[in-house]
Amino acid sequence: MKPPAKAELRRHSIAAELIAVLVAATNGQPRVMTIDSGNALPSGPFELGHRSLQSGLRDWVEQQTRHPLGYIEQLYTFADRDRAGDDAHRVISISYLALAREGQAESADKATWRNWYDYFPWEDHRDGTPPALPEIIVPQLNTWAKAADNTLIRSERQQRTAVAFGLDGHSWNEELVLQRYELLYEAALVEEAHRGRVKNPTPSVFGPAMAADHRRILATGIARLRAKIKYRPVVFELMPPTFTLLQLQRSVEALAGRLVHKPNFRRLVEQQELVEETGAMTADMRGRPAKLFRFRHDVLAERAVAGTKLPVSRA
Amino acid sequence: MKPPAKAELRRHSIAAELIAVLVAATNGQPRVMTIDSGNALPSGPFELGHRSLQSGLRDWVEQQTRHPLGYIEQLYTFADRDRAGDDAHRVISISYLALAREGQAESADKATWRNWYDYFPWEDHRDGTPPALPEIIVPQLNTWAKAADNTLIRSERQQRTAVAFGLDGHSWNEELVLQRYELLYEAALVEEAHRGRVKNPTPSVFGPAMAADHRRILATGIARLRAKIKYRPVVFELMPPTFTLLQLQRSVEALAGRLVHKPNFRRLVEQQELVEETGAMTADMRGRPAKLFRFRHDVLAERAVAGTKLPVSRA
DNA sequence: ATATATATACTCATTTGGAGCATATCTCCT
DNA sequence: AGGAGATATGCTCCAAATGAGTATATATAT
Repeated sequence: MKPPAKAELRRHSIAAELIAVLVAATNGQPRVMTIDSGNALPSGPFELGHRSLQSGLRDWVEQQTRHPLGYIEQLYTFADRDRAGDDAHRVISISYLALAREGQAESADKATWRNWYDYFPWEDHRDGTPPALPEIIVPQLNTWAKAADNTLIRSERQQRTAVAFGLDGHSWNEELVLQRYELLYEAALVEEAHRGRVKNPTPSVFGPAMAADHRRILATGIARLRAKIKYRPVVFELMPPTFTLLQLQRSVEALAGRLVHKPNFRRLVEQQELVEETGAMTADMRGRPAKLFRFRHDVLAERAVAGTKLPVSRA
Repeated sequence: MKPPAKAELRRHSIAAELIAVLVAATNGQPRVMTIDSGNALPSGPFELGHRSLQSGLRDWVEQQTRHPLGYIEQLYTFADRDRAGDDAHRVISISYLALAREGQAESADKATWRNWYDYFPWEDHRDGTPPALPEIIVPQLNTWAKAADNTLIRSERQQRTAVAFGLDGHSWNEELVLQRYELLYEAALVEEAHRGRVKNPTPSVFGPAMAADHRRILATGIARLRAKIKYRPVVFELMPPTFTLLQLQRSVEALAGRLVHKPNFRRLVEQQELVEETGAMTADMRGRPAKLFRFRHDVLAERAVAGTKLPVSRA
């Protein structure tokens, strides 16, 4: 079979949308760029004038947020009919993960940086397991699991819940952000599962919904970033030119949503030769002044795609 | 900024194409499904009638190859204008990696399974480094690198070549399939770089071109699969229901393009409890009969997305 | 019988990864 | 002035994972 002719291709035309999960890490908190008062991610249609998907994305984000993009990586392409929102005009959503340092310049469209745990309160385990997990979320998921009429579906739901939320024997895996969100969606605990129906008046424990499936895309981005910081030195895209090892550690912890062992973190960073001293020290800090480091940009060339791992302990 | 209205979205309509890298492993060789006498990957337009991207892909592949798809995972979405082929009517290509067991049923469209090393001869290191690498490919890349007028570009080209092909100090990394292909493309050593111009009459060392950018997509799929077999038990999607440990090892080696240490391979497979004995033994083989195993499907549920690693040694 | 090919088991050294302890040097508060 | 609290930095210890080698068992082919 030959590729279809041009005329035939056009007949199947469909709109394509570009969506960005733009992440920063500021003062030890993970941040995500939103528009529309925190209700949506920056996005816009892919147009014939765009040179490439990436440049189209840059255009839209910089126009909507006046914030430049640094590192960019493709996340996923969605086209689910049932999740699109109200009616079914077909749109393909091509999502990207973008990393940057938080700047000022919030502009039109009510572009604002938000703490991403506003949208996923159950994902932040830096101060231990959030109380809402054992007290509210897990019980409600269990109720949902037991509500299945079929024994098979019931045990499958319980199995998935246990793996995703680290129950009976399983340990918490911070990378399963998307699986957890999908479970909450299936269990209709999250507001966007009721789209079109009753508006849930209690945002509290489950966080606020976002437009269309933007919260799912955000979950995808967080999951990808949490996985990636372990084997690629992407954190440095989020750091200022010069930083202390503790600041670096705090950024990693912010993204991972869990604490790491300080001595081991330092050991790994130094033995991997990811950073070099600037010679300067911090001042105006509370404790003992710390050495300032900068990222060794040449390692990007040297090891390039190869393995460069930062620790995020598993227990 | 609100999401654009429906009418506005339609104005930016663009065609979307689904492309599959369908992989099997047969008799210790990696196989890829092609159509048009090995000239293209199975593909077809995404249509309004398709329930989802995945189901659209299944429809096209099964229609073109009469071969059912098993495991499916999204690879990447392309829209580069310059790589599209001849003229510039805009198409978005959404590519997938699919795994299956090689079946009979080759049908219309000249659908055939091919050894993927036909297209990437330099990627098979199971019998040691292919002679063409040091003798032809690397020298030609060095010539290309030196031909840059700018010193910076020159050293950047040499650096990239060294990392990708494991030269001076760097070791061969089997995952860098795409980087290697891209270098060969940039250096115009690969036929498709001459598209529209002179047809290179010597396919030999650099393998044959494919339609449009299908060879690049194949490289993307191989790279993804080589990375994935190390931390997810996907090889089993390619195995028959029952197999010996050596057959399993040969499949891993076929995909990775390098040999693994047999005792260590067995140790890992067994201690991870990925397989269980069937009780039966092989017959009709040359050496000592081997136990037959089957994959323990419950580990997919248990550990799900968690880490399950198969070894492909690094040295 | 012997060569050859495969299966299977075991050992050893090194590296990696998680966790704890000890000490040093600041600021801030009383 | 002195102590509390916070941060920085260095070192040790142990257990698990990993890479590599060796030895033995059981089949087929000639």
